[in-house]
Amino acid sequence: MSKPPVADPRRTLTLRDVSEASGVSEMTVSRVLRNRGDVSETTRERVLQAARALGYVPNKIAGALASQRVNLVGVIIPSMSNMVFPEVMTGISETLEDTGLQPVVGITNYSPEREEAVLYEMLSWRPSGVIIAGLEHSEAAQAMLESAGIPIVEIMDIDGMPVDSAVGISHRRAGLKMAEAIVAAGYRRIGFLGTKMPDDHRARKRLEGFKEGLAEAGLTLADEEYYAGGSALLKGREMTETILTRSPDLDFLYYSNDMIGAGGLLYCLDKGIDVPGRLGLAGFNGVELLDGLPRKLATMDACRREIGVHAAEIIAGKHPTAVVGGEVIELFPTLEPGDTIRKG
Amino acid sequence: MSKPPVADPRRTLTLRDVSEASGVSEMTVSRVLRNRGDVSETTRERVLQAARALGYVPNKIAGALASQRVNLVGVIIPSMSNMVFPEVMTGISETLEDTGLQPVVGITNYSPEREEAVLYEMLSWRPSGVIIAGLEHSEAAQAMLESAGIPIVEIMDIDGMPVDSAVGISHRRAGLKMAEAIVAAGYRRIGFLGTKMPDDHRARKRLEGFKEGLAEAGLTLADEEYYAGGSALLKGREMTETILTRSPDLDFLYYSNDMIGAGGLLYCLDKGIDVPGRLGLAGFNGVELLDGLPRKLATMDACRREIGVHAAEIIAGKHPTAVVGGEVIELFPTLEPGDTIRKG
DNA sequence: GTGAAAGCGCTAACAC
DNA sequence: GTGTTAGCGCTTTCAC
Repeated sequence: MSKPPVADPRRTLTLRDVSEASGVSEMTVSRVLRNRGDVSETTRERVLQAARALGYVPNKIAGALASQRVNLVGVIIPSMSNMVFPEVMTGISETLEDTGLQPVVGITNYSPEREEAVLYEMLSWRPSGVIIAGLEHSEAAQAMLESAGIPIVEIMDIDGMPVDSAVGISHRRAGLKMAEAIVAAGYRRIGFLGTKMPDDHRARKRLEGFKEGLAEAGLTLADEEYYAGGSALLKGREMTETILTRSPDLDFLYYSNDMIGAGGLLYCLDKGIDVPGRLGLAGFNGVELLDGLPRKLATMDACRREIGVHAAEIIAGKHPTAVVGGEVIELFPTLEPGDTIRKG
Repeated sequence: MSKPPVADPRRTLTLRDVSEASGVSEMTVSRVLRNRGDVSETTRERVLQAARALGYVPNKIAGALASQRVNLVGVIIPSMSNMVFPEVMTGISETLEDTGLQPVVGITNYSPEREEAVLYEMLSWRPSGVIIAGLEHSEAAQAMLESAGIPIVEIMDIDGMPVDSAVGISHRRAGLKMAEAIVAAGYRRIGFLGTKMPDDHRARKRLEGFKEGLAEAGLTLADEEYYAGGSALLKGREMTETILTRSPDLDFLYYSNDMIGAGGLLYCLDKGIDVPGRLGLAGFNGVELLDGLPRKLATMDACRREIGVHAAEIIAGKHPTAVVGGEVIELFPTLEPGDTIRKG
């Protein structure tokens, strides 16, 4: 029994090889492999058999060029390591799963220059759509997005002017709402702990909204502390120690994310500080991690998975309400008071 | 002052448009845009100017088809959410950054079927190489990898037969080493807590090596507990409570990952259990999170970033030692005893 | 230093 | 149901 005739193994297989092996025209082979058009069951079988036997993998590059269709969706996000974007990705992947579309991820590290480069690279593959975090982009990136001629969904944030569609929450209002809750609970000497990230516009807007909320009650931030790099949990501990040493009379600490907030909480528990009686704490994001902590940190859910789902639906053209393009979908984060804000 | 002449905005721009706008042949435009071949500074400027003015983005699909070269590297990993793969990705991205190669990520959720589908999809874009987690693949996936005709690097694990190159640690030996350390520290009634994941071969191999290490000392696992889904930190607490209730005489708990281990540690601290005196604990991975915990969990670093760096170097053809292809690069995890294993 | 011709591997559109 | 023809937008090769 001899092996089936296989073409030069160094060359990758083409439709023509399958065509020759099966005795069916290239065109019909193509139809079978794409499940397009009517093909008799007999030829169908013959083609599939030949393709399998050869181990043929279609060349999507050629296919895309000929059909002017690319089943790729570019997803551009700042980071993969901070727990928030992986969840957005989960929502996107799930939703795209049965649409034939495939996400392709690019990471910017919060750098506008890298964002521009990644976007350029992606657009050069002519994807069916782009999902990109944030509303702030370099001038060139903005221009590319505007003239791309494909659906663009800017995610996470809706405080600004989207190029096309947007799905997200108002970080400004999220900050405002948290400030109001804190003030209502009776806290007055409030400190803020955040990241040194000039290009994290969402964190910036949250802080702006937060200060606005304090201002409504005639308050201002009593102290602030910033960090960059390293283990967020550890940094949270360190920053908390620093700020409390400098301003021992603070009665509330607002953290720009849950990880540093969790670090702060652990620090306070270590030191035996009465939380939330003497000191209240709150973070932002609603990360699942908080569920395992000894005490539950107050936070605000950023609707991460949901944002991914909506964005993907828009790109796939199967969003229940957004159909024309150019919609802004606002989601509303819920405040989860946990155990670190006084009741009443 | 009239606007520059712009072609039909619904059509995406082609080289021809730039050629016409600049009065330079398509061929020369192509050379300028790729920095290939000698082009006079004058024409160069003229072309770049025209391209910028039009907002031309090259079509890589056509380019790739013509040149038979694709600057994409497929990266296939099980998950993005468990802290280990994002770090591998970081290593890959950094290393690829100045090679002109771009990573494209596919997620399998530890499902062999999805892995097969993702791999097929990726290969159909004819990438320059594939980095894929693990040595275990479906038969079809294995066949695709073998006949892909491009560099393949299987990462994370080296206990098995790679298709081409491999970079990783021996999870079997990692488990063994941990068992030996635990036994040496005098623990005798040892429990294991892990995930219900038949397709997480690395966790499986670690456990096998661990049991082997116990067997060397004439010991066997005293109890086991498994979980699936949910917040790993919270699950760690719950499982720890469950197993300690069922087997109160256990003197050591070995967790299959640091997150559930951290949950267990927090539980023990809550309950006032003497760690590591009455009960020792250890996890696996060496996640940065551990640095912020009240006590440092014993763990073993999985060399995640380093694995990404080596794998990318192999694909980019710039690995210091691996040059022929087909190499196996073994990295050696270090045991970090932290504060949860008795000294001596 | 620049241009013209051919073709990469597919699929749209149309015949049969 | 199946086959033929033309071309997608680039780059390779070779001529000038």
